Amino acid sequence: MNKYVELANLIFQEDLYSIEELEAKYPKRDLPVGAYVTRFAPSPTGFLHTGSLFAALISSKFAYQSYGVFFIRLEDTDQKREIAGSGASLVSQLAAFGVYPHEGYLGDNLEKGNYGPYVQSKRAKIYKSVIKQMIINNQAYPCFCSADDLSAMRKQQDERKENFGYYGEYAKCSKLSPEEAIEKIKNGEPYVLRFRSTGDYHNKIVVNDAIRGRIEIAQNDQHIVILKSDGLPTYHFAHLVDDHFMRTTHITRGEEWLPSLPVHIELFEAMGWQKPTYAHLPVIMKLDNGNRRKLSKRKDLEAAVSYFLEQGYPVDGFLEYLFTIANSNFEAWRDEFKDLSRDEFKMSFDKMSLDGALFDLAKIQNLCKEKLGHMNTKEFANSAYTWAKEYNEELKALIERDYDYFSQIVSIEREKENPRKDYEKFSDILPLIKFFYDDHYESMKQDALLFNENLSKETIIKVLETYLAKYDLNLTEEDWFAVMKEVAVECGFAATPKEFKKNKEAFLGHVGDVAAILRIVVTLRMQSPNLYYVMKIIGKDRVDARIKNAIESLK
RNA sequence: GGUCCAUUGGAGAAGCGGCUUAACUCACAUGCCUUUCACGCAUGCAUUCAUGGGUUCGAAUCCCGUAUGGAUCACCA
Repeated sequence: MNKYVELANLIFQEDLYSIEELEAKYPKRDLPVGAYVTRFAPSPTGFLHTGSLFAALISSKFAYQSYGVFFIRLEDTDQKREIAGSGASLVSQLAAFGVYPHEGYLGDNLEKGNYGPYVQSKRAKIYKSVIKQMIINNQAYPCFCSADDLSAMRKQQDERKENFGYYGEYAKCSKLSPEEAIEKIKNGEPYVLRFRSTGDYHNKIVVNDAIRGRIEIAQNDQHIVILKSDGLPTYHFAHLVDDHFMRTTHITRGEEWLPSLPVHIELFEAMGWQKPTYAHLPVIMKLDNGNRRKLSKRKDLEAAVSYFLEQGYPVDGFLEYLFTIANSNFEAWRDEFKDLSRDEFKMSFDKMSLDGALFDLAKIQNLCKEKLGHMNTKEFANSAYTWAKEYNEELKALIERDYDYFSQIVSIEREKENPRKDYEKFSDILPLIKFFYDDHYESMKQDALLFNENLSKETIIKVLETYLAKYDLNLTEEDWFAVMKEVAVECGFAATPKEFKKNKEAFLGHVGDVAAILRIVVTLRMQSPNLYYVMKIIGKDRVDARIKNAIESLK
C-alpha cells in the first residue's frame, strides 16, 4: 500500500467523507449573476466589538444589495478563550443593530441553511476529511515538535536574524518519511498536523484586494499548523474549508488578516479551489495620547457595542455613523436623499478609505441627536419606553405611571421643521424631565433655589405673587407672554431686553429675568424648554402649588 | 528585527496633472435671532496637502528617498 495512504489511515481511522462527497453535499449556490455570498465569522469570546459590528454590517450590506446570501459562522475552535453563551449574545446584539443573517448560526443548537453545520466545533468530520486527502497527497504531515523544540527554534532564528517560523530547513518534521511518521505515531508520540508549503519567501505574489487594489506580498513558506492536537482546525485551515464549502464569494474581514493572506492563497491553490475575493477592511481607531491605536475593548467603553445599547443611542443614528466611515460618499448621498432608507444606498469597496477612521463620538452624538429630534412623538415615546424597559427601571416606572403625560412632555417643540434636539440618547431623558413629576420635583428641591443673586428676596416674592394672581394658561402663547411682560413692568422690570439695555439704571432687569424666576420655581432648572408648554403640561393647579410653595419657603 | 499597509484641517473626507485663492459634514470660535436652553442663520478656522528631492510650462495629484503611524510574525481568531 502507498505509504501516504497508510499514514492517513493510521491518523484517521474513523469514517470520513471523500472530497467528491463534500462537493456534492455543498454544491455551488444557485444565485443570480453578481450575487455576493458573504459571512460574519466571530469567535464566541465576549461581547460584540464595535469593529466587528462594522465588519458585519458591511458584509451583510454587500450580500443584501446584490441579492446574495449573508451567513453567520461561529468560530469556536479555541476552547480556552471561549465564553459560554457569548455566541448567542453576539447574534442578538447583531439583531439589535438590524443585522440579520439569511442563514447560519442563530444561537446555540439553532441554525438554518443547507451549508452547515455553521459552528466549527461541529465540523470536525469535514476538516478531517479534507486533511486526510491532503496527507494522501503529501500536502500535509504530522509534526512531533514540542513547544520546547519550537521555542528553541525561535530563539535560534532570533540570534541569526532570520525570519521566525516553521519553514524550510527549520521544518524538521517535514523531512520525516511516512514510515518514520508512522512509527512515531505508533509509539504514541503526540503531534499536530501541518501544511506542507511549497512556497518561496523570496518570490512575490500579486493579489487583488477589493479595497486596496493590487498588493504585492512575499509568497508563503510557513508550514502552518492546520489541525491542533485537540483535533480542531486552526483559523487558516477552517477558513479554507468553510469558505470553500459554504461557497463564500467575498471575504470581508479586518486588515489584521492581510499578513496571513499568502497562507490562505497557497492553501486555496494547493487544493485547486477557486479563491474568494478578499476585501480587507480598515480598522476603527482611537486617538490616545496623540497616537492612533486600535479601539480596544479593554480600555475603551465605546469598543463594546453593548455600551451604545445601554446608553440608549438610537440604533439608527449609530448605523448612520458606521455608514459614513464605511463609504466616503455616504454623507453626500444622505444629504441628497434625506428620507431614503439606508437600504437604498449602494455600498462599494472603492469608496472605502484605506486607513482606519478615528472613532468620533461627537459625530455619533450629532447624528443621534438628529435622529431623535426628527422622530415623531409617538415613535419617540415608544422607543424610549422600549429602551427603558430593558435598561432603565426608573424611567420605565415614570412612563408606565402615565404614558400620555410622558408623551406630552417629550412632544414639546417636536414634529416641526426644526425640532428641539436635546437628547442624544435615551438615557438623557430622565434627568431632563424629572421635574414634571411631583415626587421627583419634591426630592430635587432640597437645595435652595438658585435665583439671581442681584435680586432681593422681596422682589422675587413680589414677582411670584403678582404672576400667581395674573397668569392664565388658557391664553395663546403670545398672550401668555404678554402677561409675563405686564408682571415684569409692574415689578420694576423692563418689558424687553432692548429697553433694559437702553437704560439699565431705570430697571431691576427685564422680562427674561422674570421668566427666569418662574422657570426656576417651576422646573428647578436654569434652562428648560419653552415655559409656556411646560406649564400647560404640568397644569394650573400644580403650577400654582409650586409657586405658592416657593413664596412660602422664601418668607 | 522581517513583512505589509497608510499619511490632505481637531475628526470624517472630496480631489485622480491646469476649473482649487483645497468641496462637503462634524467639532470648535464669534456674531445674529431670542424670555432661558435647544433650534435656526451668518462668519471664521489647511497660504497648503508628513518631509526632502525629481519629472513638468504647471503637482495635493506622477516618480524616488526619508520620517511618522498602524497591522502582523502562535497548536488565537
